[in-house]
Amino acid sequence: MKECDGKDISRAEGLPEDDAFVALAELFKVFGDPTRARILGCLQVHSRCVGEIASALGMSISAVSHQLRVLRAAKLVRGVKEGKEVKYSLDDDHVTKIMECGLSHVKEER
Amino acid sequence: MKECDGKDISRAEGLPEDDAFVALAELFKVFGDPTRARILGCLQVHSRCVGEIASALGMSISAVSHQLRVLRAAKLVRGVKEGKEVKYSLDDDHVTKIMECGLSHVKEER
DNA sequence: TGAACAGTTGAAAAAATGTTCAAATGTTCT
DNA sequence: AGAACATTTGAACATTTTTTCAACTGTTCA
Repeated sequence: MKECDGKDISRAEGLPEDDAFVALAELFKVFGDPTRARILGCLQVHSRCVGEIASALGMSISAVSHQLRVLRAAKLVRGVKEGKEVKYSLDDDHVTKIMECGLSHVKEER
Repeated sequence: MKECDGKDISRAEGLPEDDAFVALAELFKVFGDPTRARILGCLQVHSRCVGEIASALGMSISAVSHQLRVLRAAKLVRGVKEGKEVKYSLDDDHVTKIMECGLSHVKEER
């Protein structure tokens, strides 16, 4: 993974906030997968455990769990253990805001 | 590419806006690449032609051109031919809004 | 017309991502 | 302790994505 390449070049050319856009890309990349976006969408309604999410989306539990790990790492969802289940919910209101921001664009386009 | 798989299942489980989130993912995926996000960032300042973008980002003209095609297809940028150059600019204010929406999240996180 | 420049395009190589399968962890209940 | 259930994890595989390289199109200017 790249860490610091190219920054100096772009700074020299007058792009002071260049790394902010790289960070932006990292954030949007997490939203930018249909499975993850659908998981976020279904958590927007209310908290659910892994098995519920999987059957709501028609996917394997394993696949969902893998994506939940990505979402957790990005601090977009939070998982709380309840007995043998883990109940997932959106991490904070920011997540909903970002989705709504994108959704309003998507809805206009059609 | 998938077209209609799984939709019925998820609808049956009570996710009425499921395809909106798939569309959302498509949009965010375009933002979700560091090169494309940096291009958008540098166009936010002002319009530029391909060569300028490439040198501002320290990338090859070809790589930039390929990504511009993706951004164009997503209606995020617009290119206008001016002599032998093509001047690119953000397609509309929506693009800036979405970026700012994400940027405010990114900036809080650090 | 031809040389120089700006950008686009296609194919191939390189890198990254997502899903599946099987095995492992941890919890509850008997 | 052992069986059943919920979730996580790692490795392998298939797919997609991004970059590079070379060739091509179109414009300007001598």
